[in-house]
Amino acid sequence: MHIVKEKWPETLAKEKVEEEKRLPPLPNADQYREIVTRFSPNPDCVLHLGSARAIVLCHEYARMYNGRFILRFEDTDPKLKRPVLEFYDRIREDLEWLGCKPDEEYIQSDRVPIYYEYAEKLLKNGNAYVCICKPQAFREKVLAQKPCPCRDLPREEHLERWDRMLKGVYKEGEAVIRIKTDLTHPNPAVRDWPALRVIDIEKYPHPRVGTKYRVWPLYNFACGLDDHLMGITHIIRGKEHLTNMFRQEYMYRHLGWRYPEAIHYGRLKIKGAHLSKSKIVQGIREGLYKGWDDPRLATFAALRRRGITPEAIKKLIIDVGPKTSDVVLSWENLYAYNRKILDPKVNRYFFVPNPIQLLVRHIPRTFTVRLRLHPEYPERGFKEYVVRPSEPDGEALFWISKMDLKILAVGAIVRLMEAFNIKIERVEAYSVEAAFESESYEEAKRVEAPLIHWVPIGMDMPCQVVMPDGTITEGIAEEACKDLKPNDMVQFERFGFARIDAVNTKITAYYAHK
RNA sequence: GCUCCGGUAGUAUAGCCCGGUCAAGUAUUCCGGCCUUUCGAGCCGGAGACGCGGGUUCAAAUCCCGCCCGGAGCACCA
Repeated sequence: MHIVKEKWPETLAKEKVEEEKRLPPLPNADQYREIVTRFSPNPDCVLHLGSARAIVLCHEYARMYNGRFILRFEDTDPKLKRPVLEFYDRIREDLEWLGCKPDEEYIQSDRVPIYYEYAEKLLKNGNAYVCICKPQAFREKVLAQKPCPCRDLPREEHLERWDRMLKGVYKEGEAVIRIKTDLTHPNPAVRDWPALRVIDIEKYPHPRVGTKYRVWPLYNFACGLDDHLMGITHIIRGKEHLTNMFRQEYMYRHLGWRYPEAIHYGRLKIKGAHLSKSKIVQGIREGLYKGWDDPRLATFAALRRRGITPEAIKKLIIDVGPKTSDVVLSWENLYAYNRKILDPKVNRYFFVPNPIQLLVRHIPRTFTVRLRLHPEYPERGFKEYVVRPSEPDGEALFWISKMDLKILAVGAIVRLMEAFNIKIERVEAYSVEAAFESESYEEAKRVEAPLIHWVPIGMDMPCQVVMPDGTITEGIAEEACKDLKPNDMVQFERFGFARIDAVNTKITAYYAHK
């Protein structure tokens, strides 16, 4: 070894184990005393894979720099994107499950007075104004790069109007506070953007604070203020927010603040999954999906039920990184990570989907078959099944899967895993007959006999597996499965990984992947 | 339409800022082999990509221009 080290050090270097993929460094991280990131969902739906990018990136960066990760509920629209009480908790649970527990939490509907305070300040400084133009009229003006009639009114007038907003003199749609920007900005969408508006609070009470406030801040106002007020150093969000950054920068200038570093990553989609909140909500309402954890959904709840581990999701997101281009993930990527995590950890069982009966004759003796829970970890123990052939023909009955019918031609030799080899004599749609052929594995190997799994009839229990497309695969599991508990993960050999959902006289499992 | 982004194998990603060591690395996928009583894991081998066209240069995935394609924003939503 010494000699190798001296003479060919480079050959040793090459053997270095592949290192974990890491996130690229955060821009200007050294300019901040502490890195602070935030995840800011609207609690109007459960979280899904599409949110994973924001969550994992924010959390991971905070950890990487020993910083803080903040959860901020952005629930300032009681009308169009109405928050729903149950989702606050569901989001907290999802975050915890993902291993991205926030260090701090804020709810914007608790912070309305703060927003009012800054609204007034901006009004007083002449950096904002109360606009009572009809939306259409305002749009025409701003498109022509002209100020609307309200913009240049004296500050006192705006303060009075603000008071009228608060008192409910102005009804919904009649007044809005705008932040002054550059009316000649090339993008009309950033010109004098709206910051707060009046909501008909009798009609649309807020689920948390009811009718307490009739003036609610809009996204750019609340978010812009909070990012500074909470000391966020790095904003990591989807690129749909890019123009919002330009809008908010005007407000930061008015307030004399420095805008945080911002990373706008691209959209994340996964092939074949609906990642739109509205589609998910609609599907639930119409009864198309059975719940938030319907296996057809890519919600965290559904992934959890299927046995996709949070670690796999994290790895996937870190692997994708924070780049600005959109990505269309394939499930295989996620499955591959999950499989690597699960394979060594979970025990293995025989599950026979779509069972058919197998009769084996001429079994010469009683076999005691021991099936290890995991072939690489014998210390975990084993299950034992006694195959006792009946007199006088040495017959025994097994369940085998219809899926193996394709390799069961008359005359073929197959091996019942861990037991013995048989020769197929008759094949029908729902039953197969065979004769004992030989015992040793070496013999099976010599004739290249396929290995199939089996369950002895009588030492079985019914089992149904809910597949990712929502269909159910009925089958029979080996008796040892009765000791499984909900949430256990298993590998059903030659079938796939699954999460045990319920165990009674029958097992229900959710399929994860192959 | 306007204002912005982006385009490396089936998928995802590294490299692009600061041209050469990139006849392009990694993971996954697929195919073969070994091993193993799974169609799993592991090990070995193989397949597979710089959107297109020009230009600059001794040299371009990397710089410049044009085109094509994809995406986002253009709400009194977040």
